[in-house]
Amino acid sequence: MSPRKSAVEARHTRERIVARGMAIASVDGLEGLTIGRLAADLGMSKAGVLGHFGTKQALQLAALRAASEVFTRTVWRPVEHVEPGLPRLRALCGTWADYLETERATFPGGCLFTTAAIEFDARGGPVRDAVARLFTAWRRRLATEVATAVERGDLPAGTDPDQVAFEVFGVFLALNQEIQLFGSPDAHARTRRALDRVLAG
Amino acid sequence: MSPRKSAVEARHTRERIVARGMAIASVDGLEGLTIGRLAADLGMSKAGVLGHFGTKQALQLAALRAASEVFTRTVWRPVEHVEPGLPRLRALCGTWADYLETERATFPGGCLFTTAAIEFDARGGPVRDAVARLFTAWRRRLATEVATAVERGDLPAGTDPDQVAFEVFGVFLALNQEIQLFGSPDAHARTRRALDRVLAG
DNA sequence: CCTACCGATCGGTAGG
DNA sequence: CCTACCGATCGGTAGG
Repeated sequence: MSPRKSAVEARHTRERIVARGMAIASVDGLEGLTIGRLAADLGMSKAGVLGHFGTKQALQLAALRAASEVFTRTVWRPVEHVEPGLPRLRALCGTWADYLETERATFPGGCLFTTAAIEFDARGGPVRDAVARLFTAWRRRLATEVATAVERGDLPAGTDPDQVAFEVFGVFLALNQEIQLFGSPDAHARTRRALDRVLAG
Repeated sequence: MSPRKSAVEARHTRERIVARGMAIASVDGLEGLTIGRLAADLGMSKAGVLGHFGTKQALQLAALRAASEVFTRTVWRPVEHVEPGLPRLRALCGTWADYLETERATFPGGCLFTTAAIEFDARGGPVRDAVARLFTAWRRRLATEVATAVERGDLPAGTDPDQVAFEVFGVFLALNQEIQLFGSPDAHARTRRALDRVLAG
């Protein structure tokens, strides 16, 4: 029987739980992320797992938050200092595509946001709200980048930033499906060509 | 207590179960489609529901098959006799967009295929295979239509049909998300503009 | 972080 | 198509 742990040990345990939780949720959804499964995978008791969060919903929200930190670190941070506008937009499309391919250790079932969005889009509640907020924020980020590109003259005057953001999103939803459902090897080539068309000057 | 029913009555009951099942699965996923929930909604016993299918998996497959019949009836049948190539492609994009908006009584949680694809894309088994088959068949349908459009000179020579099919799919994935997650009123306008760009001659 | 437990629900079966 | 039941698992709690 494990005694109570120090604060740093407890924090480390919490991180292990959340990391495993992201992987499970990526495959089986945030509802399929059960406390018993998590406990078994980690060799802990259910109460030991739940004690870190209190409720399943809090665990789901913790997994979402952690996933958004992975996304920010992997997709946004590397391009943060690239020149705003079209250069940064193209750069983040690159890191975004890599993220879908590379983060498979973290998200073996594909992007957790996409999974969570579909899973909760017809429901209410804090989880749905958190997912919607994350998507909205990223869409806004894209639209802002497009707007800058237009101001700089890298995209035609009169381009609708929200329209381009919508279309870019569609390409990445298709890429995610191509990878996850079809395992298609030319998914990235298709994505690049589609983006070239959407972001054509 | 209900006695055994005649064959036609039994068939009617089965159809009621499947119809309700599609609606539930559209919101809560094919795993969230539980036998107890279905029985409660229909005022039946669990054994009465399950007797029509044998296993939950068979019920899931029945819901998918019924959904594909709805899709065919709503999206494909109305355009079946339109001139092949770009005219039919544009026409089916129209019925497809309408389907996402109109079939909300049948699929209150949005297109069942999109939900099922995300839910099962990281697993194996017959349900995943059925979903993948449906998507593949529809993608092939789109690509064939594009190829015909190229032959007829409605799209530029050298156009890659699979590339266009990929991009069209992306637009509709984005439309589904726009409707379900954001409830955006200009989703259809965005879709039309995106398709105009993808299908530009 | 553990053991021990709670009521509810899961998919499914036996038997009529 | 029903009642009655099965073992397994769910989220969560009490108490240490």
